[in-house]
Amino acid sequence: MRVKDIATAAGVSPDTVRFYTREGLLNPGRNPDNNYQHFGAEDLRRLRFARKARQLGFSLPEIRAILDQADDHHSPCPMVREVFEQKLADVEQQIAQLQQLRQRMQAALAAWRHMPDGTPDGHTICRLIEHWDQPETAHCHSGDDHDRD
Amino acid sequence: MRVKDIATAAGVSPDTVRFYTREGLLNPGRNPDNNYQHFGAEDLRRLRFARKARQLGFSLPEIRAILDQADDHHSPCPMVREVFEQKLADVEQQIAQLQQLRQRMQAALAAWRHMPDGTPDGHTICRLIEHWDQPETAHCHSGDDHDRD
DNA sequence: CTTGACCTATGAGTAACTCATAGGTTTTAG
DNA sequence: CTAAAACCTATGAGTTACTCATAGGTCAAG
Repeated sequence: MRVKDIATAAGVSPDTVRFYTREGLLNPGRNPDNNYQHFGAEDLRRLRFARKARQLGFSLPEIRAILDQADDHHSPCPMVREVFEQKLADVEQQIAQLQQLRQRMQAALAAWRHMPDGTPDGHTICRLIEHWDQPETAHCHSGDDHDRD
Repeated sequence: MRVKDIATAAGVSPDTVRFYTREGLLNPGRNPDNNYQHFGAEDLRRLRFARKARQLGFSLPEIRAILDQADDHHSPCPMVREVFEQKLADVEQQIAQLQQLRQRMQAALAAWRHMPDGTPDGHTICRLIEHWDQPETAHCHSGDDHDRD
């Protein structure tokens, strides 16, 4: 199999195959005549595995770690279980943050319906935004932090 | 005001102030003696504006466009309203996608409770992931696309 | 006069690709 | 047989909004 073949077989773009190869997830052989890469069934299995893991939220470094473990005949499953619970919590956090953003946006949009467009006069830039009061950030770990969101 | 002063006044890091300055959102003067930047009330207004806009989901290029409009004495408000509705739709899409991911993860986690950890045997890498059946992607715009999510 | 806190500019790092450049090779059609 | 299409190679830049690191220069206080 050449790049396009394995890409098609796994449902990804050839660029993705090349990228994963560069990243060390795939180990194709080489044809010395033309320097083309050739992928085998093992590579296809790894690529499909990587795609499934991506859909479950694993990062490429994590996937590489899993693959490396398996290559060393260690079961990656305990690691997978462990990482995964944290990951689910992260996703839920992200959802909560996006929902907060949506609420801010909806509130702003509602308020804007009653507001006229202003002309910039050197004192205001865009009243819609400037006169919008952001809700307090709901975290209270005191300190003069530079809120890195 | 120097960098740290305006940063503190707006609740951001000095690095962010420098970054915004590089990006052309802020236009500080220079002290010819030491080449230090000095920021005025106008810059603080712009910085606070930028932060509010960021909290509403505007990107830096968008914020720069708004600022530029205002600098040219054109009201940015119509543009803001227009961009904003699209943005809300985008956020809702993102939320939906993340919720799908969460559901995938929860389903996987539930299924895994009944599965033993396997040892890699050259045929499987990690059964937890490999034997997980991803749900069909729910879009039907036919074609042999390389699903770029 | 040295220490510490500030300032300068620039470049790299983040995530996971995608796209572009500038070639070289193989297949297919005429 | 040849020319074009379709594939291959490697590498570097672009995406986002910063953050961090490097290597200096400046300034107030002790």
